[in-house]
Amino acid sequence: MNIGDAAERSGLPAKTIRYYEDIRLVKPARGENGYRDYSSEDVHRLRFLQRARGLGFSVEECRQLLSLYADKRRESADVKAVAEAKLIEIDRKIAELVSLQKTLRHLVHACHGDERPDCPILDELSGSDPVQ
Amino acid sequence: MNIGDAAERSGLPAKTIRYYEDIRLVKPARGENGYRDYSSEDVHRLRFLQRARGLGFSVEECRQLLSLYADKRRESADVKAVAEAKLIEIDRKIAELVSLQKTLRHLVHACHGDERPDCPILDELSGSDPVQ
DNA sequence: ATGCAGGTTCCAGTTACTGGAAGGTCAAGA
DNA sequence: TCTTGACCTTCCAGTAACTGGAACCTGCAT
Repeated sequence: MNIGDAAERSGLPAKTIRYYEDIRLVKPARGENGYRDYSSEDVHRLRFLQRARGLGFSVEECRQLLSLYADKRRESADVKAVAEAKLIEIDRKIAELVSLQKTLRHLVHACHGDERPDCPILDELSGSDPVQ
Repeated sequence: MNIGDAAERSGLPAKTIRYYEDIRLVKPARGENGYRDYSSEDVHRLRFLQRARGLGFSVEECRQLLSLYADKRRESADVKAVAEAKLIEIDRKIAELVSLQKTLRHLVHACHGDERPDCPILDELSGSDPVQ
């Protein structure tokens, strides 16, 4: 199967699939013409990657998950550890964003947003006493 | 004032301050010896940048905010628009992360995490029927 | 024969820094 | 005076994960 079809079936852009080959996440066969030739195994792998990336795993984590997936003697504890670490990371990011959201929401509320120049948002950024 | 002091007072690493000069966010004077010489104006600008970046504004948005800040005839509506756009972006990111969090939490719960190889997390990634 | 879709490689750009090498400057102490 | 160490300079490369584009090749249909 050519890269275009693999792209369609995996939900990944062809560019990304080529990139994944560059960094050795997949290694499709090559036809006589030099075209990449994807097996359904390859496509399965690509779909795995697409889902794992979509769940927020980094490419290196995906590599790790793929190797666990391939290892028939893996321990589910190892997979769970990876997922738990990612979950903690996501929790942390959410907390951080929520804190920013709060501050920003506050500032946006405080700004009248009209044609006048005075603005609590700029005041805050420039280090005046914070808006209450 | 040398870059080390400017760094300390602004809360930004010296490396970052040099980078901000590269991309023309600040333009300190230079001493005879070639050292950068920061005025309190410059440091104020750096603190502004430090705070704005901390609030999640991109460097380009910071540039825009700085130019609004410098413009005495600005309209606060313009500032508010930038902040509101950022807020929407943050809202969106949070929603996305919360959705990931939910899925991942679900999967982590479903995985017994012991020495056995079977694992609902890998099942999900590999495209089996989702865990219920 | 020709056109076009789709394949190939390779290089550069994105964001916002960060690390490191090689070397210049300054102030203090022996 | 010399040296040492902290601090400064520039420049180059690397990070994460692609993405865009150029230049070129292949396959298929008209």
